[in-house]
Amino acid sequence: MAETKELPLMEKIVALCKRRGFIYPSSEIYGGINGFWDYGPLGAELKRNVKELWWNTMTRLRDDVVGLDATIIMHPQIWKASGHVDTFSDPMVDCKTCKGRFRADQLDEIPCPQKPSKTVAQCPGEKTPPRAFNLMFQTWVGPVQDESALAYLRPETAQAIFAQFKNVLETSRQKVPFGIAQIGKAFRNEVTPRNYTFRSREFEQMELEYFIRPDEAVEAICGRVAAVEELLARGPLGEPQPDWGWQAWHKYWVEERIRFYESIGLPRETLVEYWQKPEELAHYARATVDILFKFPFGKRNERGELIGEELEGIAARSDFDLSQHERYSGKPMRVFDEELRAAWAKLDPARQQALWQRYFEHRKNYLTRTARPGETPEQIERAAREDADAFAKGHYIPHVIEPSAGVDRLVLALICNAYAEDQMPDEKGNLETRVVLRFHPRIAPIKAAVLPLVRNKPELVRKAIEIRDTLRPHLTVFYDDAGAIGRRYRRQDEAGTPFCITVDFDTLGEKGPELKDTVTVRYRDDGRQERLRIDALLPWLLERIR
RNA sequence: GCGGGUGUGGUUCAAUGGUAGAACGCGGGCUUCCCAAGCCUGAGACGAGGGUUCGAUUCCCUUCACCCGCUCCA
Repeated sequence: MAETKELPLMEKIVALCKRRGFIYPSSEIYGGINGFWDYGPLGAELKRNVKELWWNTMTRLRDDVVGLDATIIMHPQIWKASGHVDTFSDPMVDCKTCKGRFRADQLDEIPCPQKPSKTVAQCPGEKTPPRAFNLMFQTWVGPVQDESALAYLRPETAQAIFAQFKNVLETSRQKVPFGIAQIGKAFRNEVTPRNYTFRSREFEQMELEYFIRPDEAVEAICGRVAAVEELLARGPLGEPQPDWGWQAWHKYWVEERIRFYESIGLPRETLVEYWQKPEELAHYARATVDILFKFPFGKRNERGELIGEELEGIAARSDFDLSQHERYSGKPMRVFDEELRAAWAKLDPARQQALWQRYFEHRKNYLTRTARPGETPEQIERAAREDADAFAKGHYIPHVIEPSAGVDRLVLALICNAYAEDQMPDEKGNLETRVVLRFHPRIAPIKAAVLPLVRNKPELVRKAIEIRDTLRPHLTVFYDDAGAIGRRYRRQDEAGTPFCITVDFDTLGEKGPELKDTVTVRYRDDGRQERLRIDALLPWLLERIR
């Protein structure tokens, strides 16, 4: 229709989410609160489905991953060890003249945006005093609000996994390589929450920490570390192998995670596998792959194509995190690897010496980078030598691969991907624009709607309610008898319900006994209809929503 | 945090210094009704606070939220 102005795609999606009960602004009756969003009835179902599929895929369907559900508030030392206290709280200075903001410790290095020949410190523009920008939410544990009670809401779920690593290892009967998975809330006081729910201040993460042997241990045990280039040249990696080093494991998890996204309905062409450049890597990372989704609001390249925004980061973090916690807590994070000890004994001395040396260099490098004030090179050297000696006896701190995904941005990606407008004929056969969410049935908030053709016919209503009650224990069904049948179909189209089950007069046997106790199943995507026996419905549906 | 823009039923919009309209949606009713039909009927809004004014949804200020651009993004 020419008279209705066409809204930008993202605005249409936001309006639909509000209209249908996927996403609302938090605290909306008080004007909302920046960076916080609530999930309505359909959004809550969608999000639960996503989390459940992740949990099943990552833990229950695997032998080598177990779950954890840790607290949001933890000992503040955890955030010192992880580096968040330092890196999350840079004092910043604003220039009132040029409106720029600069890290207070870099004023002597950064060129002034208006006069690049001078540094910010030399520029005469009026500056604010340095102000702390701590991206971690703070609170106090206990009633006394003083420094000693200060605590943080976790800015990521990962650290809880590291902090509980030893407990899980001892109680789960797992051996390296194995993983610990967790889903939970995290909080970041983002400077600028943007793009709907994409960057929120309260959000949910799905994180796996997958612990692997150091490459030196793999080499000692298997004689070599599989060359990733050769593996990849042969195609997908397939099942994990004992001779995989960190690079093969890293690539394995990238492949697994992309497969997961495809399995819940994100086509491969909407995803981008982005390998971070060396200068982009965080301090702890050896390599990081971001899996990007081409959100409608995303940035575009010079050809105008969407380049994607991050859904998940898969980082190879070496043994940095566990080492940090070992140093800060004083509790050993080493594991004992019987295979390593046995294999080590059979190595010839030259090989032993070479592996010892490499492990020693790796540890020395880490200890040097994270040295505390006052630590001497001799002390570091001694500590690294102890680590290497322990390694030769089968002890090491596991390395880790971390696939870390944001639930909320994934839900948003699924909605954006599912949103479609197409043409459906109305009762007169004229084509009309229809809005439909083409969710994969696995994640659809409502799997099936049960609809009596008319509601003023008690037999139809009774039959429909019966069907609803039969299906309800097994899948989310929605019963609706209000208004014309076509209207109810369209409602379900906007909710993304893949199947509508219509109870009509044929169901009652009015057109003959052969149709008695059959219903119409209508497909969301093309409006196609099929007749099915009522007693065949449940298995038919279950097969299609798995 | 800076600059610009926008705030009117659930959604998308309109008008107005003096009783706020529409479309769609939503509730109820009628219709043996398979793709947003029709008829009847009902509920529902000026983001919040302050100021100017006899009177403010409208003008002014503050604030909050959203959008765009910067900035930030472990």
